[in-house]
Amino acid sequence: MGTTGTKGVARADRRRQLIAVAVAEIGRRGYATTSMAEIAHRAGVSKAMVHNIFGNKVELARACLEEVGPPLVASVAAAQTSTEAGRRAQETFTAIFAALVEHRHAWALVHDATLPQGSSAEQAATGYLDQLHAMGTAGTRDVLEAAGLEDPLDHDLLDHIWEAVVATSVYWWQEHEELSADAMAQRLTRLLAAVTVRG
Amino acid sequence: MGTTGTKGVARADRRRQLIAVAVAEIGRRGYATTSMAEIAHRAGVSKAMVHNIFGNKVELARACLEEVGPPLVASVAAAQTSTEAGRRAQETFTAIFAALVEHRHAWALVHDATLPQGSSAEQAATGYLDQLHAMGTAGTRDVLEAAGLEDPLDHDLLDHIWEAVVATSVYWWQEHEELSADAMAQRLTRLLAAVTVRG
DNA sequence: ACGCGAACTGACCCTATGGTCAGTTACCGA
DNA sequence: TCGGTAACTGACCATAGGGTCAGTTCGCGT
Repeated sequence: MGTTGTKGVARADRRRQLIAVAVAEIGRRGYATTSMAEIAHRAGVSKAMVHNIFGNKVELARACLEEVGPPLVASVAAAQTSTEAGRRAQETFTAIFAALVEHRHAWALVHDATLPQGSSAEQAATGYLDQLHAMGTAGTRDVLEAAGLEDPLDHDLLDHIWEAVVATSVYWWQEHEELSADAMAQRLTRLLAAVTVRG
Repeated sequence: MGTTGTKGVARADRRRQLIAVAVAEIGRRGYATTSMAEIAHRAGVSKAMVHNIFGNKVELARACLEEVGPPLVASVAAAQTSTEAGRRAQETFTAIFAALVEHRHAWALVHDATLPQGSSAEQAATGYLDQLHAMGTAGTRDVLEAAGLEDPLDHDLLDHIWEAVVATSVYWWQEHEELSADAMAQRLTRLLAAVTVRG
């Protein structure tokens, strides 16, 4: 008995474990700079095993995205109930941070710019991104209409900015793990109010 | 006479040309996914020539940063004169976009997350980033004090958000090259006002 | 005119990494 | 207990990309 041969772990279990490892690693360091060998090593498995299960690197990334994307989108969607823009912003924050308690790297994954262009992984990421984008758009529309702005470019830019604010908050949160999701949502709301105070 | 031999371009000129090409390419696609061969090809020169001038890839990136960082920092610093927060934001926008007319990729370069950790290029980027950060910090402090917020974490988060807003605007601008720097600054100011309108 | 130094390249090496495959081991049902 | 199947690996291949070097060509000062 050497190091070869089965270890008695069911394929489905191994798959889940590898996805968990890959989500953390790709989320933290990005797709391009994360190697198959490293993921395999962290899971205590050979590189060949990873290829056996996922086929190739892109499919691994896609599996990670499909693991992490739906709950994220679902949580944010569930928060889009309040009609008043300010309140909705706050509820969206709360939902996003709550959704990311399980997978703090989900946001980074969906936003990973190093995913190979045109790959199925990038398409999956873009898909989730589009859904999040559409929800953000619904929120910013109210703000612009209230201010009497109708230029579609204004709309587009504000959407991007909104997403950047959320993204930045999520990344910042990753570096302050001691803060709870709720505390983060409150902090964001407080800051938004502070900026809004002076006219 | 084959393809070898000098082409009569002075070393300093070739260096400038290569930096120009590299700034554009690395700024657009990122350090990690841009190859030496591609930069060389775009400049109509062999890969060996690039190595001859810059030594290695990291030093190339550093040269790009030193080309592009100082004018960016200087322009933004020059705008930090107005004391009123609202006005300063606008002037900072104007200054940043004006500074990037020449090097639209400067911001992306300084923010490139794929620069090798610990490399001289990353240190240079961090240096410029710190300077920009410090200036942004001076601006956000007023806003927080006015709102009676003293938590240093609030301060830190707002700094990050401010930077993200600027970065996003710059990236967005790169995809709308038809807009002038002045138009961009005006648009940002308009949006900021729109968000600020409702209390 | 001529030679020397600067500019420049093709061909090469090395490493990292994605990917493949024949073969090994353990689990499990009959 | 024993054979079949699923899990698993070591050793291998291919390619891309950073980096090196001997050697070629041109411009320029004398």
